[in-house]
Amino acid sequence: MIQHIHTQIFETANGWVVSVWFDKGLAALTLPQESPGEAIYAIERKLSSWKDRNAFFVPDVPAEELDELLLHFQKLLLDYYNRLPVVFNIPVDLSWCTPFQFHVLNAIQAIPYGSTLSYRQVSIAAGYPKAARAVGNAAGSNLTPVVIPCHRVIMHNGKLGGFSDKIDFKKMLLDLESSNVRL
DNA sequence: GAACGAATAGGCA
DNA sequence: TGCCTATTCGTTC
Repeated sequence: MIQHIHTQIFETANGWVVSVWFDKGLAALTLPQESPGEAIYAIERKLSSWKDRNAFFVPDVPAEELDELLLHFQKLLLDYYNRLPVVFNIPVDLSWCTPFQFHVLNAIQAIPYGSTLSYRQVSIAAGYPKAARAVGNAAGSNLTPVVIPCHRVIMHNGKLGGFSDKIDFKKMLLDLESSNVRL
């Protein structure tokens, strides 16, 4: 049962993003969109797949009512898109996912900024050594891209693999992270 | 119970 | 490299 819903919409260096928060933490996040309207459309698409939670709406919350956590997150995300090596130490609501998805997403969240893992390596880290393909499915169900860095999971041969929202986003995020990492 | 992927490994040209 | 096939596995319908 959802008791509180908060939403944020703001502009980053790469475009407009919307985040949705439930009591347990960040529930969904969009990738940067060209306009506020497109960002809202993107978040609605994500939330429409939230089948366990049918009746809910997305209210607008004035900026002054956002609590510290939301402001903290906004700063982190702005820094991230300004190419700073950000660690998203915020609570994420994963109550929607299956045990397998939970383990996989946790393994992915542990991947450091600027580095990558293969789907197979993630499957091993999550405790399911042969489930590389299923890892792809779980990654695709992730509602909080960037915070749970599913873009850091690529194919074992170095190719990018797939991505829910256009593969261009995956490439863009990896480029963004690699651009400030010293070798 | 069958079909579907954001996969992988091995084989062959 | 590139393409093909068999194998694998959680999720969804």
